[in-house]
Amino acid sequence: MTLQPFNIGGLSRQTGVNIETIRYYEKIGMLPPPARSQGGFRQYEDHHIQRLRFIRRGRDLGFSIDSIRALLTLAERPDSPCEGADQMVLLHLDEVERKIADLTLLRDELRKMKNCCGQVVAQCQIIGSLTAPGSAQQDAI
Amino acid sequence: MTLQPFNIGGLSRQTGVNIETIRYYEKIGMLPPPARSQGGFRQYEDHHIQRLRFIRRGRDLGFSIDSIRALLTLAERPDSPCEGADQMVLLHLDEVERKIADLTLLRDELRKMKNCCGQVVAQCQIIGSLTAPGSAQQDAI
DNA sequence: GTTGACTCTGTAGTGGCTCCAGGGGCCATG
DNA sequence: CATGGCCCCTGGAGCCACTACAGAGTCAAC
Ligand SMILES: [Zn+2]
Ligand SMILES: [Zn+2]
Ligand SMILES: [Zn+2]
Ligand SMILES: [Zn+2]
Repeated sequence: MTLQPFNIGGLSRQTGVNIETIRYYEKIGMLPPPARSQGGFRQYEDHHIQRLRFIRRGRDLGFSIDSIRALLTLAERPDSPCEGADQMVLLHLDEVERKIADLTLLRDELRKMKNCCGQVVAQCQIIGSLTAPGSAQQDAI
Repeated sequence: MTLQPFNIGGLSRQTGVNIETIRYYEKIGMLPPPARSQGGFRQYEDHHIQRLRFIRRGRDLGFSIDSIRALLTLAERPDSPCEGADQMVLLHLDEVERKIADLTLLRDELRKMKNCCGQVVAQCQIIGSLTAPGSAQQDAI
């Protein structure tokens, strides 16, 4: 536990979050504005580390800033029910699973395309499958 | 083959590409500027359809605009070798495979998290795992 | 000649940062 | 006291690939 407040560089080092990103989080209201030194430097304390790590962890799990905002609000009310958080995880899991499915289809298409070895463009499978209809992915409208 | 030129709406309908997107592609030099009617309406011809479909297929396969630009340049020179295209497909395939791997890890994390059913925030596994990564212990934020 | 669908330009917004210019603060050394 | 070097400040622009307006003009049918 640090007793002395520290500058933005210290917070950056302790969390691995870019300085510019920290200022950005403050600007959009994700991090509470810290006290300032006489010269105008931001002075952070330990609770800022906790909050920033929470945000970071959420981002690493792919949650949007808005979702993390909601999770933070929830986390600040320990006595409230946590259905909201459950919902958000389930929704996000769905989203991730859909994204994996989409990318897997894409990967298969690309694997089919990659069997062109050193021809001329006129006979190239890759250029051909982009030019001719039906070879690439189906219309997803 | 259409003999008469058509407006941007027609091009949009024939390709499934948003009108605003078509204008955007022209602005960034992906689509050649078409002729104009007396009133200033864009007048497209069949080769615009071909080119726009090429772009669309490339985007559906996840290629960046710049990659597609390069592929288009290549496609316009039927006699040149196609190694460049091969390279791009391989690179992109790598990228997609890495993305799938990342998302799969994410998915597994989220699946581990989702087993919290109707507790209070103070005991919530989800909030806990965001607060203290690696363990289910909770701390004030 | 009036309606109504279509199109035009230009600008701004999205998410989540990241980078930069041009200045000020802070501490140690000479 | 001055200087150097590092840290920090603000405000704004840039990234990607679109998307969404506002406000004006065009065109064909009736
Ligand atoms: Zn999500
Ligand atoms: Zn080839
Ligand atoms: Zn790629
Ligand atoms: Zn819970």
